[in-house]
Amino acid sequence: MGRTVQEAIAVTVDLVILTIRGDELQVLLIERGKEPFLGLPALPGGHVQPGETLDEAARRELAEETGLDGGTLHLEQLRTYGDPERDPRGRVVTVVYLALGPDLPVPQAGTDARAARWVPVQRVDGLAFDHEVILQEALERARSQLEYTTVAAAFCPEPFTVADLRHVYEVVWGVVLDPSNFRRKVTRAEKFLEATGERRMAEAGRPAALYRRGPARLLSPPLLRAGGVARAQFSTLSLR
Amino acid sequence: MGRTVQEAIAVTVDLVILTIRGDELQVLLIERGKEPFLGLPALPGGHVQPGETLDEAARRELAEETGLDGGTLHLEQLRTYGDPERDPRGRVVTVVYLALGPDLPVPQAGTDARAARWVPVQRVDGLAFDHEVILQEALERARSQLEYTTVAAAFCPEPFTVADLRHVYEVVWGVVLDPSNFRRKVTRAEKFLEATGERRMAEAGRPAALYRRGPARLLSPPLLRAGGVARAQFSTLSLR
DNA sequence: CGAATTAAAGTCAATACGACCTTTAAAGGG
DNA sequence: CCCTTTAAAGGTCGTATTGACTTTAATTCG
Repeated sequence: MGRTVQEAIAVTVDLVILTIRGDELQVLLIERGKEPFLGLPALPGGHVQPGETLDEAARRELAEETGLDGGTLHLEQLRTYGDPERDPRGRVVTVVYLALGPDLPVPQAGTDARAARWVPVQRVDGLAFDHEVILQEALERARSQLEYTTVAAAFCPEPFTVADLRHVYEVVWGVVLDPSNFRRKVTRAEKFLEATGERRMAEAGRPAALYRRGPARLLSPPLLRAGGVARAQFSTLSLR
Repeated sequence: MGRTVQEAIAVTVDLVILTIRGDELQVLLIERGKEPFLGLPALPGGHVQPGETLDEAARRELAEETGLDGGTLHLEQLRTYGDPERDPRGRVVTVVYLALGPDLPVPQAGTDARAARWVPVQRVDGLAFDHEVILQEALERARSQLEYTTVAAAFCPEPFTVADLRHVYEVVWGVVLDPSNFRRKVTRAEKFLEATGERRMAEAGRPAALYRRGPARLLSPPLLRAGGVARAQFSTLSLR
């Protein structure tokens, strides 16, 4: 209430940029070029500039770190972290964005000099600040988003096949899905996929139909992982 | 990138405090006691103080505005708003929290002098700043949370009946639900409700069993409103 | 007691889902 | 050219879940 003197608080945006490379979910990390945490990996980010919205700040940082202008990427606010101890230099409140995109060109160390690189999320360790906690929450958010929304398609360069899309679910959730049942679900979901009429021939097998992202943003009915997770764990175990 | 001078940014927390009073979803609004927007209704909130986390700031503001110390309330971060134009006095980034609670005692104008009052969300109009947009997003979040989580129980003073809980869904979603099917869903959901063994006798009818909130936070399988919404709209229309 | 009222439980057909099988359309090898 | 391999696409079937509806239970009131 009322007249307490306000301390100076710095506001930053940080980005959790996820993509699928090969058979792994990977996150874009930079290496810190100064103290604190010099040399440690960290999430890309930076200060919010005067006159720009938070979304604009996130897009600008994205462009600076990856060289992409973000039109292709799905970008959404995750959560804001403001523990007074989170940055030893002083009070820094950071608004974290989650970005999902198709396998991107290896980043050119961005506009600034920090080396950026993709790291499989399984192998991430020893991040600066509270970034490890942030990454975990981002991963949980991404996994949960696949259930109720159509964002999985954001990981696929267009046009893509149903198998490509299924691969996204399998990698992000770490499960194996039944191709037939998966197809039934996603092709019946209203406005999730738009058939292009084209087909893609792989090295072997019947050519797969190609799709574009449809206008739907919510996936109904949702594609729940609960049962599937348990099943996949069981069958994996039973293989030993 | 790099050495741009940082502007001073003020960081606040604002609260969307929702409860159910009578048959309406209501939100706690204060009346602004100073410019800008003097006299207009607004969401309660205030500056983040040195040394406190954002969650602590939200709990403190909640206590100041409602006199409640938040133990009973469900409190979660909604989203952060930082449009440079959102406050005419300067750059203010606000972290918005969503609080859900049972019908609270009418607030005593809090610790500070601003008059606080409950307003049915249907009748909210002309809020200060960007609070109208914030409220809409909070409502959508609350509605969606009822599908996938057990927060609906946060609206019910314990102990409560299945009918009390159903009433929450009906008011928040604005639909009419089948009592029998609703009961089947919520009583079968693991750890959602804990029977107290007691019963409550109303003015008429068979006494209802009383429950406490169970430990589950996620509701699986979810309680989807999609079909129900459509059905209820049709039957409402057909009544005219 | 009997009507009214609300809770709670049950019925049943339609649907959705997981597991599994069959058919289709390509490539490649003999 | 046929046969095998591969993966897509489509179908089957038993079970679980859902929505609409009915029946039974427990209480108050007149």
